[in-house]
Amino acid sequence: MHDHAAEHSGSACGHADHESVLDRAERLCRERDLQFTRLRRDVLGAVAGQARPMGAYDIAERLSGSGKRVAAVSVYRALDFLTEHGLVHRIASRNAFVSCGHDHGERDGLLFLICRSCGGIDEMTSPAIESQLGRAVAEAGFTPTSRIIEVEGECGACRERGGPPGH
Amino acid sequence: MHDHAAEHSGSACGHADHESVLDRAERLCRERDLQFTRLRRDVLGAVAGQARPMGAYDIAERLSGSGKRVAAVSVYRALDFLTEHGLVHRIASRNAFVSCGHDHGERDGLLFLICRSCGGIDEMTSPAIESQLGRAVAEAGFTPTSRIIEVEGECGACRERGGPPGH
DNA sequence: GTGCGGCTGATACACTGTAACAGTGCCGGG
DNA sequence: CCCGGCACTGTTACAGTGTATCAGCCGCAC
Repeated sequence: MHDHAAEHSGSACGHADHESVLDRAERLCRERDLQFTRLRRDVLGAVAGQARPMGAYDIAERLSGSGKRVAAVSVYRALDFLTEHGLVHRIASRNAFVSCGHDHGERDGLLFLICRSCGGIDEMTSPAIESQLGRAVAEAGFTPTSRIIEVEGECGACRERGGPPGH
Repeated sequence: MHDHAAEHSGSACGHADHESVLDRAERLCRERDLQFTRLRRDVLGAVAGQARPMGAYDIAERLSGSGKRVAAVSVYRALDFLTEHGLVHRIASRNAFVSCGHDHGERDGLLFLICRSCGGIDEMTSPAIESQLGRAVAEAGFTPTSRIIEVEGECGACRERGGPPGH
């Protein structure tokens, strides 16, 4: 472990539990005077219930069980709200979404590790990378407003297991 | 300028010229014994002719002038070939493609600066970021195979100009 | 020539995302 | 109470992105 240690949430293997994510979201919305509606809660719940990123249509399908039908467009609107407030993150390389494992409600400075074997996502932050990135970008005369960093590979659990999971 | 200085190609304002990109591509394909076919050359030419990222359907439309029609699926196959050999890069956050401004033919270790005002793309590499990223990821027990870094913001030219370009 | 492999053309389809409009429920002002 | 505004949701339609599949073409080895 180094002093500049990066922090990571380890959601790739045993995702952050459902309840705490919803509770945190509800609290955050109360604090900011936002409407945490039924649909938004359901969408967040669906995303939080999966360790791997979910597509908007996957979410719509999952919420559409038992007579009630949820259109993809509604899911998109809920996802817009949730991403805007940092409750879920969009994985650009997959066109999919994951629930945020942090308590911050921030939208930036994050880094995603995507496992090719199990499909899981690990979310982390690294101040060291942030500062290097900020410096390199500034040298190019560029003023950043947002950034994405997504790394694909194999997570520790899958490598130890020596291949794709039985799972 | 620092000793670990990042290198960037500056394609955001006045893109790398058409000819040199095609010439380099042709040479690279000869060296590697790859087929640089008409379609692939045309697609690369279309992408290289633009400083901003192009969608596959934009490319198809541009190539479809004057009686001849190029289907999007053909463009996708050409783009697969070109990205596979590092001649063009995919911008995940835009679902679009840019021609590679470097001579390398590498596919990794790159960083893209996307200007919100002019839509231009600047491509750069930074060993410092690479090493920090490698270290942080390794600490998380993750074995990377590929990565994307995309930064959105305002390029130097647009900031000096003080807003969106008259273009 | 014949067969084989790589490239292209064409159609169809699945997935991702947005635009536009209508309906509903809440809430404050008259 | 009624009315209008506002935010949210439902619905339809459509644009954009990407893949699967089959068929034809062309060069090349046998």
